[in-house]
Amino acid sequence: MAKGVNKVFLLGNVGKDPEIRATAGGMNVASFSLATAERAKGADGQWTDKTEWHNIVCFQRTAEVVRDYVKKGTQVLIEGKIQTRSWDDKTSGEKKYKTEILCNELTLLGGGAGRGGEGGSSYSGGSSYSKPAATNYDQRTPASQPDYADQGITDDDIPF
Amino acid sequence: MAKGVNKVFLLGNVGKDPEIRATAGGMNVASFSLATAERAKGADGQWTDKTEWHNIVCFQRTAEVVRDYVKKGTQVLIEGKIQTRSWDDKTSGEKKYKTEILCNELTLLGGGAGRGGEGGSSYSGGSSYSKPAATNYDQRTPASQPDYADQGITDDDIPF
Amino acid sequence: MAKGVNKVFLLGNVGKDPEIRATAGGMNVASFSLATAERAKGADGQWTDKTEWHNIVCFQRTAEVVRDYVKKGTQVLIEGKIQTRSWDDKTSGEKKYKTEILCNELTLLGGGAGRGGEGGSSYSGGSSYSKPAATNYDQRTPASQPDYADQGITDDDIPF
Amino acid sequence: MAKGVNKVFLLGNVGKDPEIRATAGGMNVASFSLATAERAKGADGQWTDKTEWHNIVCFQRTAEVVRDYVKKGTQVLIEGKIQTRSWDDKTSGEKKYKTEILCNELTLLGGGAGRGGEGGSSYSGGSSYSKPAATNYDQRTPASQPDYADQGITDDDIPF
DNA sequence: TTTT
DNA sequence: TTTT
Repeated sequence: MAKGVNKVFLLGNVGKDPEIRATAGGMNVASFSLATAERAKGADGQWTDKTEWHNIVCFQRTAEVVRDYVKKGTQVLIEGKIQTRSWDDKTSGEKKYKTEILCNELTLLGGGAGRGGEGGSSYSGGSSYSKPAATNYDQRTPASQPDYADQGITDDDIPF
Repeated sequence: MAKGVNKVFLLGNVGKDPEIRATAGGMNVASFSLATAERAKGADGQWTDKTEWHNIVCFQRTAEVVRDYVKKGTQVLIEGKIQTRSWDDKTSGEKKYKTEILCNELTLLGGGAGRGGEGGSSYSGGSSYSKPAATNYDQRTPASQPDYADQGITDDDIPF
Repeated sequence: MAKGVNKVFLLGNVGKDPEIRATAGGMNVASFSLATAERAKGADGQWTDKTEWHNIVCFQRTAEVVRDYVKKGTQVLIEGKIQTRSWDDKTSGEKKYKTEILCNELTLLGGGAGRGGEGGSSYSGGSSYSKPAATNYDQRTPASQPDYADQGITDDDIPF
Repeated sequence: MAKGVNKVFLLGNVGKDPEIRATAGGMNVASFSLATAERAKGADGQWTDKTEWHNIVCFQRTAEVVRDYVKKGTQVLIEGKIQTRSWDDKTSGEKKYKTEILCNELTLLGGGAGRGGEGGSSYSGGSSYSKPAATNYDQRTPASQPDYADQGITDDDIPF
């Protein structure tokens, strides 16, 4: 049977503190937006930074790592796959689409405002930060994960 | 200045014959949908194929390769980056989003219904196909590419 | 402690029929060389094909897929990681190195001389080849895999 | 003619201060070793860190970035390709191999002992480091780069 | 909408 | 909404 490849690597900074939820089945889910910046030469020949925003979704153990270590500003490296969900908007009746990156592996990189349990969104530095390790959390996407409907999850339960 | 990584690898089959257009500035643009299939175990424990569809956009020389060699069914390997465009829908006034893969490199893989200039969507095989080469087209995304407005392109000109 | 990323993607053709062995612990191991070709412009300005050869090692279920479906000429897509082993050459006493790609995922692509049970190393084509599927075998590298010595494997048992 | 894919992503820390050289043709070349660590479960069931070392080679502008910003301990993300060179050892007459990663893109990540012009190999921290940016240097491998012999480079000139 |  |  034909199989393909659907693989994404993103390195960027988290835009807001992540949202943590649990599915009806008790699986942890974390979601956050990630900014990847690139230098791009505009039509006027000037170099500017262009930021692309991505919707990241993490599951299970990776979701717990996100809950415990990832904050607004944290720099992370994401490996995952692309998934686009579609639904009919209840108000307008229009078809809507949302593209998300389902994260398989998350590597924490030192830096940014976030990182660790300082209890706030700003990082004050210090010697405890002198050797910022990269820590890599590997989590295969759960096989049944895209099939939220089958798990009896209501709209409000859908974690992203 | 902060820079990030935004990289995608997709291997799959083209869903329909590509659309080829040119920008007001004369740059060739090709767009097509790509299906990446994966085996996924459903909530019922059964293995099924789950297909994800991606909107691919190619520029310049890669767009010409697409025009000449890619058809419905062609199997390709894509390297690119994710970009989400947003706009306000003129009818409903709602914010809409479209996520696309801007292709940097395209590798043709032998197989599928498409491939080559037979003038149709079905491939009849033959000796000329006995050693289906992978051919790799490398095309850096043009720096000014996301900035369609600056090029005086009207809505109808926007090729994707 | 710090963790990193060590990830490789290779698309190419298999150079010779793979070697299949088993470790003392009964784990299947397959090894083969893979050629990745690229068009390179030489110092004389001429375009030539430059071929790079890689040593691929597959384990467990992926090794069985290699045994059953991969031959000289088969086109495959490999995802894996780089590992360099070193040893002291018994004859010369010199330090030697061998770099290998430990394969996590192998995707069979239609094409090349190999593919499937024709019982020989040359592929004769025909209608049986009209729809070459890509099939993707996912195999996480076994955690204990690099530690051959611990498994009581002698030199001659080492499968690569 | 067939073309392939040969792509590597490495995230790790630089083992020693890089070596900087220039080819006979005046091209800057930087080389350094990079450690990628991974948590691996040993045969005894214990989790230990396993470090893999890679030989990285950078060219032109990327080599200059390495010269100016990369030191022992710097954490970097590398995108490149694998190349194995072979030669006959003059003393022993044996065939020798060296596998290197030719770097196309280098992203500096905040952290580690290195980073920036503090004039030493140890990092003393401080407020100037409070927001370690990731900076990404893109450098296509020069087309003529593998062909050292054609450039009249002697053995001692070979920069890696 | 692809592919097997 | 991030980061520099």
